[in-house]
Amino acid sequence: MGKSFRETVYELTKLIPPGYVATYKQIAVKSGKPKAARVVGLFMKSNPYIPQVPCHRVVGSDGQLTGYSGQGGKKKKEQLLKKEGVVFSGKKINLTISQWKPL
DNA sequence: GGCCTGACTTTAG
DNA sequence: GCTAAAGCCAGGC
Repeated sequence: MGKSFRETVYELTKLIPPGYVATYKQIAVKSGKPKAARVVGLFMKSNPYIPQVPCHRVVGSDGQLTGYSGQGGKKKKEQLLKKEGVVFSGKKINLTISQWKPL
């Protein structure tokens, strides 16, 4: 395969539509490495494709914002997602409604 | 090639 | 609900 794991992760992340989110685990599984959720996080922080890759639409397995290296940090990330239409249940995202389901 | 780090997840206490 | 520990894997030095 020509594509590295890294490229695959970014490709998947780019597919997340506004108003929806995906978990690190989800991206990891979809990219072929179910155990590489951590690496996915590392790629997000080292995201060289901003703003093409919406790394803010990737959250923890429970819909919780685990981190954000962008401007404003997690706080801003939350507001940004809300603005896009993502439904929050307190401090976490309501995955039942807003989790992205790739076809 | 080896060691350390980390935007994760899960299980156990 | 929280902290601790282990499993996993790519990137950087």
